[in-house]
Amino acid sequence: MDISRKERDELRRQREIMEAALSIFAAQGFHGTTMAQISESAQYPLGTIYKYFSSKKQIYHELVLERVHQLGDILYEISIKKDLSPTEKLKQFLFAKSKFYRTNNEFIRIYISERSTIDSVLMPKLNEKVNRMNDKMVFLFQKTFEQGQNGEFKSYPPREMALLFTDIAHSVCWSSLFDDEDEETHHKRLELIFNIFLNGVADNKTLQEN
Amino acid sequence: MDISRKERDELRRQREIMEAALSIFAAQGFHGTTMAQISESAQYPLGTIYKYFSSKKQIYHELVLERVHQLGDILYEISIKKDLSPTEKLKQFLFAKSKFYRTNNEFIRIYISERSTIDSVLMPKLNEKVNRMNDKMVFLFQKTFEQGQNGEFKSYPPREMALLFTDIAHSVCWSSLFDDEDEETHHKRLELIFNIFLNGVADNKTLQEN
Amino acid sequence: MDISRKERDELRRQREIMEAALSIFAAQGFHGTTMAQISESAQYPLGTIYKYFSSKKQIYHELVLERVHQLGDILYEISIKKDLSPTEKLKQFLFAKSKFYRTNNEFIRIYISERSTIDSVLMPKLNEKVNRMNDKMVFLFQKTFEQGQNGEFKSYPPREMALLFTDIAHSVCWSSLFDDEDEETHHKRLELIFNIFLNGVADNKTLQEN
Amino acid sequence: MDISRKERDELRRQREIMEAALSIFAAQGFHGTTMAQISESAQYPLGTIYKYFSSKKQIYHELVLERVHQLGDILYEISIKKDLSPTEKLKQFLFAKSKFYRTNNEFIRIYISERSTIDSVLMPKLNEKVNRMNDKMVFLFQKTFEQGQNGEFKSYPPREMALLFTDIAHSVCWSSLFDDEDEETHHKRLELIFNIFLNGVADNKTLQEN
DNA sequence: AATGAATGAGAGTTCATTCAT
DNA sequence: AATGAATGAACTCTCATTCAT
Repeated sequence: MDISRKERDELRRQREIMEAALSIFAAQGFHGTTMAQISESAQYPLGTIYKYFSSKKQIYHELVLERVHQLGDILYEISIKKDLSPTEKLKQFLFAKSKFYRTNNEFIRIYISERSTIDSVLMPKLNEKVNRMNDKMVFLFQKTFEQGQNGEFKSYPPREMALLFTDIAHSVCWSSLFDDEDEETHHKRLELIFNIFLNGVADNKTLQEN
Repeated sequence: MDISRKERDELRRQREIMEAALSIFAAQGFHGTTMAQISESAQYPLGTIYKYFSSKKQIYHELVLERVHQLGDILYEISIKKDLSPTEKLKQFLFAKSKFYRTNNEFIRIYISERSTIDSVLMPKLNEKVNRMNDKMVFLFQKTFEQGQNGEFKSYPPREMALLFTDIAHSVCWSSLFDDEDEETHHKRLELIFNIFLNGVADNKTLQEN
Repeated sequence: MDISRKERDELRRQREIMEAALSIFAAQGFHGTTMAQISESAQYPLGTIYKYFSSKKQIYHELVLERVHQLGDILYEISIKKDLSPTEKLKQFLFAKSKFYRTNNEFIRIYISERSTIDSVLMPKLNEKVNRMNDKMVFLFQKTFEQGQNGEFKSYPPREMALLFTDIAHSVCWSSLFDDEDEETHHKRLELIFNIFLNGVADNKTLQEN
Repeated sequence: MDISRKERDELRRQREIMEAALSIFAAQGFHGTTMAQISESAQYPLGTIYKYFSSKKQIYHELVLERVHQLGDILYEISIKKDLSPTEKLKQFLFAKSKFYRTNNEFIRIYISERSTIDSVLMPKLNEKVNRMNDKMVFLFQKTFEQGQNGEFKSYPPREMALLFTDIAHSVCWSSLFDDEDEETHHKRLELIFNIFLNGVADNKTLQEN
């Protein structure tokens, strides 16, 4: 299939360019990165890069969307596993997110760091898409909390729990990018955080009303 | 004292320049902001600005440090209140941080958004200082958890609880900048989050082993 | 004859490419037009276009020459009509030129507008050819004035009258491209201009010496 | 007066830049001219040029408007001379325009050559301004024809005569830029053209009805 | 023979910082 | 001391033409 090969080639090149761009974005930030650097690092001439991407912004745009969708897919796969209790699902969400962050270390760094400025000022459309994707992920969590509403979880509003879970998961995964913890230590840390999230910091013996 | 007046004047000018810069940074990002715009908005000649700040980066630098110290002071004041239980302190930490975020909305937005790139790539020194300040704040929390270790809080490692608390507080306060919640709704939300943090999401009746 | 068909095909393709180019040149100017646009509009692959024309400039070159020759032929046909008086010939020249301008509206616009720069700077050879063709047309007019020298026309130098007639004809035809006159109004205008050219603006009763 | 000197300096620089640009525009056309060339030729750094003109287009814009206004002023001065008959005014219009074209040879070349494309596609606003100025000049001529309506000129519509006069004047002046006529020959030619315009080419003895 | 992806020099423009006044 | 005009390196992006397939 000739067409198929051509398309495969195109995709491969796009990938290569995006990977090259990612490294430089991560090291120097969006504004600190020049198209010439991307061109050199990707080993593709400048003009060629503009065949695949209409602008520097667009490379960034694609980069972000691709990964965000990847993460979304991973979380979705967990959410539809039949044999997991809601609590177990939550735990898997957390570990999966952490793994994704650690695997895509470079991406996460640039993504988080440039997010608000770039997204809202330079790339409002990307911002919107990412927000939509985020909402979807929060929704997966929310559904999970709803599933566990009778018995497993307290009756806090599921949406609030989902938002908090999102934030906690993000924070923990994010900060792990800057520690040099080995895998095992990191896992223990995740377990701990998850337990705190489940049980709270308050001592059970005291009735916490606050 | 003539010198003192001169110094006061200098400080006032620095302040005015920083405030003007802040607004523009917040609206257009660090890279989207030109020194000429700052000069015009601050109503100070370009050359004068360079009398007070050695570069665009330095304005940003000072801006960040000042506010981070402000927040640090606020939290410190709470930490040394004699008549508060550890749990009450934590709650006040959370509410104070939220108030600070909402009051310094513009600053927080640019600070968060530009943080990793600018800090680590362009301004490693600033990054270090901020990290040190953050560590101090985490340490205040950690001390508070230690104070409540006998009776009030579970025996999770205080540092881990402090880090998690930091992240949760940040996340909740950050996301509130983008909602249009009125003050009351926001307060209720903070209370809820705080309760979840204390008590966990797991249903008490179930023995959570996980 | 196979070769003949091949040649006919080639000519047809050249024509199609030139027509497509013309439209875009007219709308966007020579420099504003890209070969890719011509390729797309002509529905011929880029490489194919370079089979028929060696450069963008050459397309323009051919385009101009072709039309200029067309106009030359038209005027020549009039000049050899046996049964027309010189004055009638002049009038037919004027009307024919006007019709040609209106029919080839797009061409005339780009031709005139880009003429001096492109011709003299970018395409000196084309410029020369066009000038030669123009000279031929002026010469047709000149001959006509010479034919009417005894009796019909004043004894002004025929060449001067021819040049003036050329300019007037051009100006009138050119400006009509930008009016929205209907055909009838336009014809009346041409008649009027022609009459002024014949009789002058000076009142006959006054002896005009000036 | 300090301000006045500053302003004079600014104007002088603008002038110098415009003159430098003019020469290069005339030699290489608008698109063939680079800002770097203008910068070098004007002996002003690139950044400085952008202090005075916001873009390459704007330099061109100013260049055209300035000269067009100059010509307008010259013609206006003639139109208000009290002691001239309409016919004499017309003649002075023609000679003044010719002198202006010859003095501003370079300008006229680029102006005419780039006019339609640049004006209508790239700089619609300039186009409009120039058209307005042209209309004003035509109007001066029209008024002059109206003044001579009783006795001096035939009763052709003054506006038509004005338009034709405009075109003839333009054509004659324009073509003189490419001849190497000396001043005297050129003057004679202008006289001749003017006479033809006044008296027509038709032989008086014949009653020209056409 | 026919194609259209690949190329890279070069365009216009910006802006942090300096320094002569 | 205070200023803001002057600077020019560096940026992103374009497109006529080529040539491997």
